[in-house]
Formats: sequence, C-alpha cells, structure tokens
Amino acid sequence: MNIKELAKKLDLSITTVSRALGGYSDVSEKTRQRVKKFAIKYQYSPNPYASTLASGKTKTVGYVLPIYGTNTSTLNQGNFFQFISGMSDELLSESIQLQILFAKSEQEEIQAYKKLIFEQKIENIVLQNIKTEDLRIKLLNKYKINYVAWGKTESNQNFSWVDLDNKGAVQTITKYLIKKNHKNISYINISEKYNFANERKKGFLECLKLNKIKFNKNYYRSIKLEEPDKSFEIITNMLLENKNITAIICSTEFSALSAIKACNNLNYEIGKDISIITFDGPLVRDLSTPPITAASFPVKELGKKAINILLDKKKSQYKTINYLAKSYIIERGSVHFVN
Amino acid sequence: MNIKELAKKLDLSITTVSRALGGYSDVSEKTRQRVKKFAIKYQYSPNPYASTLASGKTKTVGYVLPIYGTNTSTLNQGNFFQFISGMSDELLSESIQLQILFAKSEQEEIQAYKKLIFEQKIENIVLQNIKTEDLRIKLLNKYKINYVAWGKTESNQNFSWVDLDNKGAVQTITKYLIKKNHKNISYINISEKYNFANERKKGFLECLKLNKIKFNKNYYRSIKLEEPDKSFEIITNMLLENKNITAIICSTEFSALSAIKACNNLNYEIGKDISIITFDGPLVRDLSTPPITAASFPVKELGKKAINILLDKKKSQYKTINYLAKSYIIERGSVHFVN
DNA sequence: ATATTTTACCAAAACGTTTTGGTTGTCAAT
DNA sequence: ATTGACAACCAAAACGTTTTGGTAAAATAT
Repeated sequence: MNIKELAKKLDLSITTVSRALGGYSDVSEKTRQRVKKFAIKYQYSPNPYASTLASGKTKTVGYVLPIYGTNTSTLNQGNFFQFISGMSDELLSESIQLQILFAKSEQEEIQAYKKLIFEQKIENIVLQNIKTEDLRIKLLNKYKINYVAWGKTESNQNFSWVDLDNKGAVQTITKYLIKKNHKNISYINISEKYNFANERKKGFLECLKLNKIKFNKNYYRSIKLEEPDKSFEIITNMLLENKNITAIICSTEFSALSAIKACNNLNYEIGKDISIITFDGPLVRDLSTPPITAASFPVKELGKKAINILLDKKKSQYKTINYLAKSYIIERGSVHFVN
Repeated sequence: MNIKELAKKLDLSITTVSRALGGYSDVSEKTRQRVKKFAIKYQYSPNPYASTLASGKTKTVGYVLPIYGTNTSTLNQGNFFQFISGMSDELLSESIQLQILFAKSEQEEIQAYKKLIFEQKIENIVLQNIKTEDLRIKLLNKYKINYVAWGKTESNQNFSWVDLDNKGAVQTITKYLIKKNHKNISYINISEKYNFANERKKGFLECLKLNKIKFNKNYYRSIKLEEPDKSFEIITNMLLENKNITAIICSTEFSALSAIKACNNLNYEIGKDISIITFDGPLVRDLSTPPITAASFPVKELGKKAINILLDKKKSQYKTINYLAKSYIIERGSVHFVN
C-alpha cells in the first residue's frame, strides 16, 4: 500500500493525502480525519526512503559507540544501556530512528562520523566520551551538523551538552571520606584525555586543598579506557607501595571490582581495613561482594535530555543548551571510619 | 556531489556511471577505472535513500535488542557486544548497515520486528534469544523475510541458525564435576521458555542419568531473564535448604556472581567448601573474586557466521544453513575435589 | 563483402514521497 | 455588485538513484 493507492481509495489527490498526514493547515479537519482512518485501515506507512529523498530530512539520529579492545572495555559503559534506553524512550514517541555505528579504534570512530554525515546524510548526532580537546566537535561544527554531546570539552566551547556533574560528585565523595577521618585517599581514575576524568581529578585536588590535605601523587593512578584489565595489577602495586592508604575512590565500576579483588588478595577487609567508593552501576549495585558505596547519577534521564535538546525546534542555531545532572551517594557499607 | 554532476565531469551518461560503479560488465574496464578514480576524487557516494528507493534493496540488516526491566538484565548478554562486534566486522566489509531497535518488553519486541519489516522494508534480520516456541519465526516465514537466528526452537523448525552447543557444554561441565566426585550438583538456570536454557537443562539431566545420579529437583532453580536481581535470594535459600550441595552450575555470569555473594554470605569458601562453574564472560574472566571456572564459547565468531549465512547469495531459499559452536572449559580454581 | 555478434554506451522510465505554485469556490468587507 | 481574503483542494516538478530497453560502432563469422 502506497500513497497513490491510498489516494485513489479516498478519491483525493496524492498531495492532499500527504498534507493531511503531514499536519498541514490547508486540509480540512474532516478530510484529515478521514485520511487518517484510511491510513490505519490499510496499514499505510510512508516509505521512509522516498520521504527522506523528497524532503531531504532523515528522521534519524546518529550515534557512534566505541567498542575498543576487548569486550571488557564496554563494561566501563555499564551506563551505556541506561543512556540508550533514555534516548530510545524519547525517540520512539517521535518515531525517529537511532542509527548506531560501532567503532573499534579512534580511527574507525572518526570514520564512522564521516559515514553518518556524508553517506547517510544524517543531520542529528549524539556524541559520547568527550575528550578535553575533541576533534569531533570541530568536524561537526564545520559541516553545521546539529548535535548534542554527553560531556563537555575543557575549553568549554560553545555547544549543547548534557553531563554528569563530575567535579561536584568527586568533591562530595572526597568530603564524605574526609568526614570519616580519611587522610590517605587514593584515586583510581581514567586517562585524563577524557574530560570527565580530567574534571574528576580537578574536583579531587580542589577538595583535598580545601581541607588542607597534601596531594600525594603516589596515591593517584589513571587507567587507559582501552586497558581496563590492567586495573588489578596497578591497584595491587599501589597498595603494596603505599601501606598508608585507607580509602580508594574508583572512577569506574570496573576498577572498583578490581580494587575489591586486589584488597581481598592482600587480605585487607573492605569496610574495615580499607574503604572503597565508586560511581554507581549494575555491578556494584547488586553483584559485588561486598556491595560498594557509590555516587549515583540519573543516566537514563541524561539520555532523555540529550534527545530533547537535540530535537528542540525552538532552539536557535546560536543558543546552546546545557544540562548538568547532580549525584547523590548511596551508602552500602564499604566505607569505614578511621580512628 | 551527486551522480549527475559526476557524470558531467566525466562526460558520460548517468547510466554508465551508475553501472560502472555497480560492477556491470557492459562498461569497459578503462571507463570503470576512470569513473572510480573520479568518484574518489570528488568524494562521491551514492545517496542511500535514492538508491534504496530505486532498487528496492535496503543494504541493511535489522536486529532487535531486548532491554527488559532494569539495565542489569542486559548483563546477561555480556555476550551481546561480542556478537555485535562479530557481525559488525562482516557487515563493514560489505558496507551494509546494522539497524538496531531496542525493545523494553515482549510486546514492544514484536512491534519492533513489524517496524523493521513494514516501515523500514528491511529484508534481512538477525534474531536473538530464541524461545522453545517462537512467534517471530512464524512472522518472518509468513512475510518471506530472509533471517538467521542465534539459537533454535525446540521443534527444530527448518530455518538457518547459528548456536552455541548448549547441551554439549552442560554435559561437559557436569561430567567435569562428577569426575571431581561431586554428586550433589545444583543448577541455576534461566527460565526454560528460552530454548538455550531448555537445552541446558536437558543436557544436565541426561548427564546425571548417564552417571546414575538421581536428579534432585530441590537443587534446580530457574531465574527469569527479566529478574536477575532475584538470583541472590534464590540461591541463598536453596543453599540453606540443601546443605549437601557441593557444586553450583550457573547459566549466566550474573547468577554466578550472585552465587559468589551467597556463598560468601554463608561463609562457604569457594573452591574448598563449594564449587561454582559457569559460562564465560568478562565478569568472571577478570573481575570476580575468586575467578570462576567457566565454559567458553567463541561468541564473536558466531556473530560473523550469522552474517555470512544471512548474506550468502548462493543460499537457496529452501536450503537452510546451521552452525554449532563447541565450548571448552577454562579452569580458574573455583572447582574443588570432593572426598 | 555481408551478416551476425559483441562491446560500450545512453535516454527515459521508474521508485514513492514532499513541495511548489497554482486554481476554484465561498464568505466577508466595501 | 465588486473586491479581497481565505479555505480546500490539486497537477506537476523535484529528490537521486537503478533499471529497462534500446542504439551505434567494432569485432567476428560466413
């Protein structure tokens, strides 16, 4: 069933059918209702390829998901499904497609964006894993693509983004530990080229300074997002070399689980000899032993917001919209009081 | 840059340019090379919407990913990324798109397939999570869609599939435990409406019978895929009610982690008082304490195979192709010998 | 030398929409 | 009664390809 056949059944022109369904005002309400009824009756749905071709609009949002290295690395993005789920909710109600491309390396990643823009002619894109300096921002600006990023750059360029309040969250966490009398606090971060990690480090340093605790660089490690499997060894070595450490803040669930393993291995009892605190996700929520106290973010909400901002028709090209999500700590007993 | 402009630059007709790029034999080799060179030079890539419209072929493979309930449930599919990664490899080399739809319920799921078929006119689909009786198989047969399933149905209908050798794997695992003198073996499965779980149960029962061990139904539990978070409670209760159990086989990584937690809680030492064995994945591979012995499958390979079979042009409509992947056990010390 | 086949090209139709630029008839204002 | 505005419709063009059904020239066969 195509529009021509439907028009014939309705004894109307193709134009009128198209405009009735498109919600144009030059169709009488009576006719519009009749058209809609017939469309449902005959299960008509416009051929999306024809309609994209004619209108030049794709009704698709593009998204590139990095799946670097082993599949373990995607676990860092335990949040991924929540974010996708949020986006998906919003897109479904507007019947817009989500086109996901997978990239196995940084090179493939930039290639994927070019594919979205030049081959698929997609004009709405959601970005993820923003770096302190991000080439993609430049690319998308250059070709005037409409986009929203999950995360910002360091120079805080003028673009629309949604983000977790990374700095704030780490400050909250650090303060929480300091209140429990911790002074030798370790931070297991991700490489600072990702701006969220960069911000978290800043938050950590600032909070230490504010509380007159000297930053000990031996307590700070950063792990490459592509090599999460090194976490265990790195944490073990750090603990062996620095016996004073009483608390570990982990930037990812993955490193938190690695920290658990390292502590178990060294016979440190978590929540008694040593504290672990991290960012929330499915692993530390239900599955780890012991459960780990964590800062939680409304990631699904973030996905929804991203789409709302992306598709906001009232948004002028020159005004950017931003949304920062606050975190809250969920206590699960993995943090102890130091005497 | 479109084909018209490119044709003008080449001083050729649109037809010839199209046919040159399409690999038709009624274009001289010399001309074809010239066209290709220009296409690269001017970064021409055919508008996919126009080309789909004209040819009626989508160059897209459809895939519906269930994300039931909380985000934790997707963890059962730690394999998901491996499978996707395999598919992605094969698709990239043929420059075919992967269109993923997300479904939050069984109802949304069937709706998603209809969307793929009737709205997006996609004619190649990969299925996942096959049930013992699966409605989707009927739907796709009815509309003569080309598809490959990851998994088979119980009645073993005549369609193309790739699968893990679930039955074989469980038999290997069970035999492995029996050799280590285990007699009171528990199995934590997924609801048997999923055929992989159904097969695993069968494998378990057959192997027990073969070794003259009576099946104790109190040792067997099945968990709804949608409610993985109940695993911990279920396993804990089972262990409390059945103190004889010396080994637990878990169908998913998630339940294996839950089992670890339950054992820790009850002060059973894993690999000494009690054994845990499961199917391999990123969690039990690198992150669990202790590491868990597991049966491993080449899931990525399965994804590749699925696409190969799906797009095999020589495949007749009446001949189906199947591929079964064998597992092997990776020992990590979570299984002990019973005296 | 002529007939046939093959090679290399092309014009035009087709795919199913949306959009442009109308037309016709009705109603209110002058 | 005439004009202007508006409501409700429509024919045809446009979007960028692929495919169909050719033609002319070159190569081969008779």
